[in-house]
Amino acid sequence: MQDDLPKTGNFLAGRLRHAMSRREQELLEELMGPVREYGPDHVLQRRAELVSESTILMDGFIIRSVTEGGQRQIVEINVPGDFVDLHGFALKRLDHDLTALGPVRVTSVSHIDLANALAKEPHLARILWFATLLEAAIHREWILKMGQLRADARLAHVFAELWQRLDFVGRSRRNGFDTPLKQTDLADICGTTPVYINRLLRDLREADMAEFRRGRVWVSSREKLERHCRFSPDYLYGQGTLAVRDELDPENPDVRTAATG
Amino acid sequence: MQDDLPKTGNFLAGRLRHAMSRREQELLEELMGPVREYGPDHVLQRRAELVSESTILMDGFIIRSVTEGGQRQIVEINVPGDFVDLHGFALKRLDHDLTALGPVRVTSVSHIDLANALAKEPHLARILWFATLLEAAIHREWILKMGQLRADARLAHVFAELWQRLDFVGRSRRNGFDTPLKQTDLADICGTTPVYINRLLRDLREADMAEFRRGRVWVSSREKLERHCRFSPDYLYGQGTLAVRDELDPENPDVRTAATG
DNA sequence: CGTTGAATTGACACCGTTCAACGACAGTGG
DNA sequence: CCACTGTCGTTGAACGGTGTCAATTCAACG
Repeated sequence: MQDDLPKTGNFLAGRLRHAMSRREQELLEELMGPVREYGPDHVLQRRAELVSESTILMDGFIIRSVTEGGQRQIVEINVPGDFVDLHGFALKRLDHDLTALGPVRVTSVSHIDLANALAKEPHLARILWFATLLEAAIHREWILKMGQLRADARLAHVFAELWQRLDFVGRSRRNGFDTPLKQTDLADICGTTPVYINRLLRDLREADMAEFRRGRVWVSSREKLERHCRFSPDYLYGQGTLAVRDELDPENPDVRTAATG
Repeated sequence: MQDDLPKTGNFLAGRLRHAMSRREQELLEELMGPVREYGPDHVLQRRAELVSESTILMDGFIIRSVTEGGQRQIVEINVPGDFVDLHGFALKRLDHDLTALGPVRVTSVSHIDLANALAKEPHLARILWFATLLEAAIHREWILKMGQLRADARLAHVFAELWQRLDFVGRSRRNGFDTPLKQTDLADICGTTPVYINRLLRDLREADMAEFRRGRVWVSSREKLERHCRFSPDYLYGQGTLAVRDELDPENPDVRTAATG
């Protein structure tokens, strides 16, 4: 993260951040309001409520969940640097709840301010659009993993993805990462039960892949873990096969002028 | 569909179409290239290929799928009126394949033309952004259904959602809808096997909910079907609770001026 | 030290997979 | 007209992954 951009320095880090000009980065930073802190389980946004501002997560984890008939399904996890409800800017009402997992630090921009800024900055608007499409790509990967993998591999996939995303924003450790996730949360992510998650965690431990305990994940063999769940980070649009280098990239001014909108 | 807009008349029909001004509707129509037709199983776009144009589906069904290790997972179904690869406009490369299910009619716009148009039409850009967010909302619902519902309800959910979406664009029937989906496709959507799908279809038939045969779905009791899979169309952002009526709506010019970006 | 939420373990039932075989049907070529 | 072929749909039986229920242990905290 850039130290002089404490609120937005992690936004798109490792992905398309290089496509933002320095001026755009500063503009976004200036748009954000004061930093707020919330404790665990704080609900930042409830389903169907009118959304009037969008929030960037600076520290901590936020989950996006839907609860129906007592059953909770977590449909997305947000890590530092994520614009957690940017889609509220266009959708106005969300179809899910946003909840802090552990303690979080966030900062917001009102939709009025954002709209005024984007009216003058079509390229920045494209960047934000891109950011919401990244989320959709992660959604598709989750559908894929829910449909194809068995519970043990789904669980491994959660760890592999989170680790990679925390890598992007410099919040990982050498052999894993910290997270406030509980076994119950893992169950609601993987679409299984806490009891079974517990057994799967034991399996992962005994297979020397990953160890989960008290808010920390240690990975014994990243390669083994990622192979087990067929994890390939392409869909995160980092520096791999699918990386975006073309018209959104300011280093390619010709195309950019033609294609910025 | 508006008869004078044969290519784009169904785009966002039933959802936010009313937020497009007549001029914007005509502009979009003019942007689209010639109509093309493809037969069943035609691959419109392959994973990781560079995308240089975006396509609107006029007739037929297109699936978005990922194939890994011989297993295919369908992560999205597109129906007439859908902008099938609008996200390619910003992502440049897709992380999945696009395949025609039955015969399809499509029309495309090059990213250059689209970018030039959107540079002058920020409100239209917001509309297109919104359209991609609708897709993401559908993705989240799929994650929800994969995580929470058992296979029989997942299958019912596919029917309920498709019927509703075909309703939006006037392609449904009184008691169901036509679709080129095969049992194998249903399996790859629901994350189960063709054999089991076959048994589930029998169950749905015997429970007087829906009958699937030779490319047509008859629904005996829509209410029973939707209750069985807890289907609630909110997430499709039609006229329900989550409907968008605020700043994107041109009938509300005050807010719109402030918020159009 | 009692309380509470979370993690762990065991037994058992069931949802869904797998393998194998068969039936229905359309297209093709003789 | 029929035989052949391939695709899709249908059915049965055995197996195993996962859910459910219940009880127990553990960690954190006042």
